[in-house]
Amino acid sequence: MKQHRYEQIAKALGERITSGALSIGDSLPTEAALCKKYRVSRYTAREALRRLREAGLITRRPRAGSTVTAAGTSTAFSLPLSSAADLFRYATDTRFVIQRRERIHAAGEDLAVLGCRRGQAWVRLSGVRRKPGIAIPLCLITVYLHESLAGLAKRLPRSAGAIYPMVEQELGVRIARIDQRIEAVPLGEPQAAALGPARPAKGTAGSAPAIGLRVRRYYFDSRDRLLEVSDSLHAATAFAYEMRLRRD
Amino acid sequence: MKQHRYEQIAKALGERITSGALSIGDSLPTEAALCKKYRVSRYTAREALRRLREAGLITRRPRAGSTVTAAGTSTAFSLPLSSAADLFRYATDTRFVIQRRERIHAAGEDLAVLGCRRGQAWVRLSGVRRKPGIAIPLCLITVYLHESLAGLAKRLPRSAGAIYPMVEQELGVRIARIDQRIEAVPLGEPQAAALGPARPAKGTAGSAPAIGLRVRRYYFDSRDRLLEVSDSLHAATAFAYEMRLRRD
DNA sequence: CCCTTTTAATTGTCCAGACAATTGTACAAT
DNA sequence: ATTGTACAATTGTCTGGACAATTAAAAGGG
Repeated sequence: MKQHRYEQIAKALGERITSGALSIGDSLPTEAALCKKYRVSRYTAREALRRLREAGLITRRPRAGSTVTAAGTSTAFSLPLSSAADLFRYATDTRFVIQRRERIHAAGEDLAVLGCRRGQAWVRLSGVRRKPGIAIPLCLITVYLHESLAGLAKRLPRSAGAIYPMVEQELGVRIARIDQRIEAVPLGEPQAAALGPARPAKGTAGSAPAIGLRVRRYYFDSRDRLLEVSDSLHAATAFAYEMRLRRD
Repeated sequence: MKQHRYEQIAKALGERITSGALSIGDSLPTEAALCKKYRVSRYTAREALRRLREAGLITRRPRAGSTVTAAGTSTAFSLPLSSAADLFRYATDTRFVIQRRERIHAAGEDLAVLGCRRGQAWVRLSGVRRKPGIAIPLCLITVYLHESLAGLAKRLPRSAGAIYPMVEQELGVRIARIDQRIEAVPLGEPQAAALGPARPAKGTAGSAPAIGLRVRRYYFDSRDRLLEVSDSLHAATAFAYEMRLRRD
């Protein structure tokens, strides 16, 4: 496993941040200093800093240099959202591993999530979302597809990226609106086990209340027909939901 | 407004995608082709493609080139005004009851929230947000104002509505961007007591883990200067965050 | 003391070139 | 028809240089 030069540098700097040697507000070495220290070209030093910025650890400004903005230890993953494009990109560099695939008729808990008429036919896909190379899944996820998408559901590979563009293509419609609902919920034992790495041991129930962040998304077409619902459950210790609102 | 070379190229390619001239699965010109066509170095061509990838429009693989992965859905969903207006409306029919008002220099926990340089001067207001006629506060809230707003902070009444319009008026600037971060956190004893109505009694510690939803908002002006930060803590049992993404 | 101007340090953009790593394609062999 | 192999197209990584744009900090003026 060859590690690239810029990865080594990014890793070294990242560890100085996560270990606390550099804390929030501190400055990192300038590009010129990194070039000299590691004997690399400016391209390589910039690439290392670029990765750190994309990881949300630092910000960079001309003349001010690179500044630590997050300790990195708190939440391992965050979902920066400023548009549906981000939603899509998040989905494309993670993979939806489908573990179950069923036809259902809305009832019980499913009905509560869907909010449709009782008995309406849907396809339910459940599984986890993974980031390649990382053992712990990012979240547990259940996707409901409208019965008119049963054909698509069958053809879906065991491991898929974003769903809603496929829905658009399948039906030839446009997703015109996405409603989101975010809430904090307690995690059950099996859920916590699936999402958490090592729980602090000592199975004395309730010692460390496992907390989750549940995100539900409802996808509507231009005539307000509900086509898809996704329900994902993240470990609160490893996930924060970020979004950006712009005003032009 | 000078537009950089790679921005021009990215824009040209992006328009071919959003206009439908290129659809999902189609290939973009290779880097070499772009270099030749636009008379630029490979650095510039790569930078253009990199932006498109970061925008979620394309994926790139060695030998396979650049492939369109998202159709016109690029800049589509965003909620520039509707949400800012909703944010405003939410704040105006509730009231921010200020309980403490201090000048601080960024350090410790404040620094972690602000993510600015250590020692920078801010004004911190803390209190609760209430809905008139309801006994239990909606949330605990801390607001940080940039030192240039110290005058405003002094004049604020004990009970105020939305803060950011006042910030805009005070400095004569426009809030151009609001970053939000939502996470689930465990509630401490005093916080749970302040937010919760009747806890299920029986103080047997840990029996009912109190869960909160923390929402942080960062308000930036058009030059990306951070002017205001709000940090609010809601009881999970009584609060869910809902939003709607539209596409015109 | 506060405000404006200048200066210089730092990142941002861009060029021209080199080699490495990956992988789709075509062709050969079974 | 399937499998394996060689080829070559394409992106990924990296060097060393140059100038532009931005802006924090210093210097100066009221």
